Amino acid sequence: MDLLQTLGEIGLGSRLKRISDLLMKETQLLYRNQNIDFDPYLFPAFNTIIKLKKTTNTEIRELLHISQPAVTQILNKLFKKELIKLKIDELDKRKKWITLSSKGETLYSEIQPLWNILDKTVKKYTVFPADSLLEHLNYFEEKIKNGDFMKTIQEQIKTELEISIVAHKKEYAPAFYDLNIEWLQTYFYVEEFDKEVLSKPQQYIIEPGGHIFYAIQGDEILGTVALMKDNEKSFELTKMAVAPNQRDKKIGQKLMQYSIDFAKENNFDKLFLYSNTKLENAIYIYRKFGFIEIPVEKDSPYDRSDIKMVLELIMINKN
Amino acid sequence: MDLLQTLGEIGLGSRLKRISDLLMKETQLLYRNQNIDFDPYLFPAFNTIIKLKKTTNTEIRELLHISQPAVTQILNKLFKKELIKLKIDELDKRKKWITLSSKGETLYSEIQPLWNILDKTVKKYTVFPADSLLEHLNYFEEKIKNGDFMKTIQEQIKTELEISIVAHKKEYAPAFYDLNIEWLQTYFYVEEFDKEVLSKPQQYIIEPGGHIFYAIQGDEILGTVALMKDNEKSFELTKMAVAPNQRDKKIGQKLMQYSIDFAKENNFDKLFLYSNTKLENAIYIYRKFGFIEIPVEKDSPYDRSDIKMVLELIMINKN
DNA sequence: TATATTTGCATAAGTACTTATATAATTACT
DNA sequence: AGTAATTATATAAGTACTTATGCAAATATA
Repeated sequence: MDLLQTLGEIGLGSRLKRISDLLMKETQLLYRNQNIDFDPYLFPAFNTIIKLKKTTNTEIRELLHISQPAVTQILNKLFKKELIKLKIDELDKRKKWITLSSKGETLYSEIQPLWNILDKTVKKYTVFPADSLLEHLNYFEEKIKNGDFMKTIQEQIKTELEISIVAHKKEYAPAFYDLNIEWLQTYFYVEEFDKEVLSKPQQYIIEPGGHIFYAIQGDEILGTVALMKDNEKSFELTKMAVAPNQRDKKIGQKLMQYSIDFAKENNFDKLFLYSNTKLENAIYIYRKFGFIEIPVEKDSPYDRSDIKMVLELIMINKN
Repeated sequence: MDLLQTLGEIGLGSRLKRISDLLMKETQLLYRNQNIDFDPYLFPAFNTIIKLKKTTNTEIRELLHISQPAVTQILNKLFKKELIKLKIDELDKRKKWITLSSKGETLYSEIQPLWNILDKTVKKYTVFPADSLLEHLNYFEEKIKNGDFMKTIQEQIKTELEISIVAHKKEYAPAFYDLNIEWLQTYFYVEEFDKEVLSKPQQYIIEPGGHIFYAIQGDEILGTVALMKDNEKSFELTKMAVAPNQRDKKIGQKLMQYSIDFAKENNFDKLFLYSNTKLENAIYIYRKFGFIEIPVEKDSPYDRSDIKMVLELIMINKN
């Protein structure tokens, strides 16, 4: 039994506080689960800084309608977490200009998808017609307490945020083309033959017995890789490309790991790949996954590659 | 501008807290204005004790869904204000039974009408159809901030709680009869002649040039008094009666003060009254207002009275 | 019947605010 | 130009909660 709920309108003050605490705690848990070092009570100020790009203590106080010491305390916390930069105004030396630090920018890009989900989920349980504030509150509180609120968020995270690797489907072909063309344009140049192969993955890769994998998040394709059949036991790892706005998120490594696992499961003897020594980061990762440099053949299929690497799977398989 | 309002659903936690703070502060102000020593955050626990009559720390915690130390802290505060009594259970010495103290009972009777008004006013601004929780919150917060909420409460207090004195109207006649008959039954006995006079106040009091006044609160008549004309300058103060459940609220004194003020304004020379020495409290108050004992005539109109008192107004008028 | 566990409440310390006040820089006033 | 008032921010202390922990009494367990 919940007496505070039955107390009705006079207990509304305490009630609002209790639901606030509940929601804050739930949100904090969510951040922790996602390994994001952030507190929900920082949100209004942090978001204000993001929206205004450059602001001051006083401006935040005015916009959020909280006390000035509260703003100072929140800013201290954000500064300790290194999420903001402070700079004293040149003309008015009392004023401190607040901007996001690069760590703040990074956090923002990490946390924003979560905010979207949070927003969507809160809307799910608060946007409906009701005859009174208490009716809305009762329903929302119930949904937090019985776990529906958190469950919905977790489901959304799974379908929208988690990156999964899936096999080729016809409708992914355009993404396969776009991602690879973009990659070629950035690091090398696009030849006619590239366009031919990339626009017909079914014909050039799948039908000869190869595979294409995609890293997808929600309904967005973030990256791709292909295993082209050399012979029954040996496949070339190629056509790896990650969308430009998705780099530095280890998507390439996810695709690589998936490919290797796939190769092992299907008892391939080895994977090999062609690359270019100017792609230092890529080579570093290939080595990390166990690829070893071998001499490049004279009749290498790619003009742009000056290095060939191979990953032997037989030994590993025997473990 | 209020950015927190525009942040929408993600900022809901902070939003709820802010509105809670706002409402609590407003309520605290209300208590202070009414000279009631109480804090809004004590309400849920205090009300639980009232409802259950007898309860424990743990029970309150369970009913209100707050932490046990919070309950202990609130109970400490209530105990300091002497609003509750604590008694250790005889069988289980860990348990403390909580009941209202007599001071708590008094506070309750004082504060309850305020709670009714609070409840009504909160309902006024929160019970209406809306499409989302935020819509309800926005409206309610706006009404608190622009002062409408407090204004409505103050108006309600004026019309419902403040006791005003009004002159006779035909529709008050039954209350005049009931209040006086009850008073006679309690302290003396009812004679046929009493019933005749009390049931026809227009004929016996008003038409001969007298006046009847009523203490009313909201639409409830709490007490009455009559000024019966003796001659142009001398009136008998009589038929004073206060509803049994309204005694000890100084309503009699209000009626008395009003009568004296009325007499002065109309340039009466004196007021006089008949009473009985067994009504000690009443006589005390008559003296307090300046009435002086004089000999009772042999042909006093009331069998029940053994004392006559008079208040001379001429001297006072000349000041 | 002794010991472990649970229960009822208290205490201590932390948190996210608040109000009150301090401090230094800027602006207004005469 | 000198002084008062205002403004931007910081610091200190209080408040109404929280979590963590303590302690004694009651109950369960072996």
